[in-house]
Amino acid sequence: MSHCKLNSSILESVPSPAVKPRKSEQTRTEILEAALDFLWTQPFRDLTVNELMSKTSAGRSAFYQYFGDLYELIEALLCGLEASILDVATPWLQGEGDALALLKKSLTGLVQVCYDGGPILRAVSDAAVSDERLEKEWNRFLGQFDDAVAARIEQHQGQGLIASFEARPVAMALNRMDASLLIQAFGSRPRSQPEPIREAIIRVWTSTLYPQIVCSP
Amino acid sequence: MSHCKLNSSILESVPSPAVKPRKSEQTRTEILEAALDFLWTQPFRDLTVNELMSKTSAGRSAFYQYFGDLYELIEALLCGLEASILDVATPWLQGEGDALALLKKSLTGLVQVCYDGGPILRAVSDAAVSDERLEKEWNRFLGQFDDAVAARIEQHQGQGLIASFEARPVAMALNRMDASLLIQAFGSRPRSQPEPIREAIIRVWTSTLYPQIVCSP
DNA sequence: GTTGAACACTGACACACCGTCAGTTATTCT
DNA sequence: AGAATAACTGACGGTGTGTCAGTGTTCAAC
Repeated sequence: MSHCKLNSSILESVPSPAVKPRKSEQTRTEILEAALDFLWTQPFRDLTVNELMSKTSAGRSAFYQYFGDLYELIEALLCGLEASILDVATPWLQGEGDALALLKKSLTGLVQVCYDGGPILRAVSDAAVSDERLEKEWNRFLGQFDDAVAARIEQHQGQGLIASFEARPVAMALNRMDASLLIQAFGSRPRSQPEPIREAIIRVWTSTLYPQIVCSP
Repeated sequence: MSHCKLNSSILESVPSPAVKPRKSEQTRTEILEAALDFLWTQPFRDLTVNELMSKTSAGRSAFYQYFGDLYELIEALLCGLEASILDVATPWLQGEGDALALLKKSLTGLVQVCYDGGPILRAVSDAAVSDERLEKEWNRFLGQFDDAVAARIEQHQGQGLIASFEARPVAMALNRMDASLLIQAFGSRPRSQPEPIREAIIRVWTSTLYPQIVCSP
């Protein structure tokens, strides 16, 4: 990974042009915004360098000043989302206190972030299958959640909060479910309603990890 | 969908050439086998018509006599897997008797089939993101399980076997988890061990649908 | 056996997109 | 202002695609 300078509110730029936005940064941003614009309404498979740059003030060749190829651009978008997602996940992954409540909080946040950035998330996962580099990056992205969730499960198992089982495969199963379902539901418009998706995800996670609470209503 | 004539044992052909294997069927099969060969060891993104046909006795152009493009070929492979997967899923989806036992049986079968055909399954899901037609077909394939699982859940809810909740989103969540995890685990070699994956999937399904049994060991 | 029609196949072509590079134009700094 | 650097462009070669007119092959009917 490299920059990760993409503003958190994906579409809206930083309000202050501050001091001096060097020309190059300016054009780079213009390209990124054109890409977001495009991907919000059309699938990654229809994105070409020509198409993309025709929506900016520069010509096609200029693209290669800023990105090696389309996949590098997509990687930059992933960078922007990564921060937000890591952020909403912290309550359960790091926090102290009522585990079930923290889990619900994290999952609710996750659904919200993925709802807001669905098409972008989808573009990343779509693009990843066509490019080895980006595929590795995407797997790293997913893998870090596998690590974190597995660690948390093992910790709670040690405290007797979670039943004893092999944590890692279950962590992977739950994470893949999240990614796959969220991209499916919110990745292209019209997006699904977020509430049923949120409820389903919360149900599966809590049933699997903290069943006693769900068992005795 | 159209043919679905692909033999169940993916790599091995039907033993009997029977009566008269018309030339065209013969070449078609040759292409399909070359494709399976290729996809068993290399990702779909590296498959080109040239590459593929160089492993057969015919030239590149001949490919287009049998398939409109690579995605149509992949669709034919999906056809071959669909039958097997529908088949192993029937115990829980259709059967009568001990729901939990049937579910475990179906999931165990599913893991086995996906282990055996992992790279092919992965090729289909990879290819689907680059082609609108195939994407629709893949979604139909997944969607039929959403329908079937949701229906089964609702039926069991009616019988009081499963707690009351919105069945469809949960069915989708569980199905996406299966697809995503199985493709991730078995889609490229070296494949993961199937046992931990099987156990994780069974744990999540049973905890979510029949928690009382898992709850009180 | 010859013939003709359907079949299986091929080589060459036009197209779309990619990534590069030498050369041109704009911007920045002193 | 003028040099140095940054930003950009047009044209090119390369790879892969899908099509099509045409060649060879098979097979059935006469």
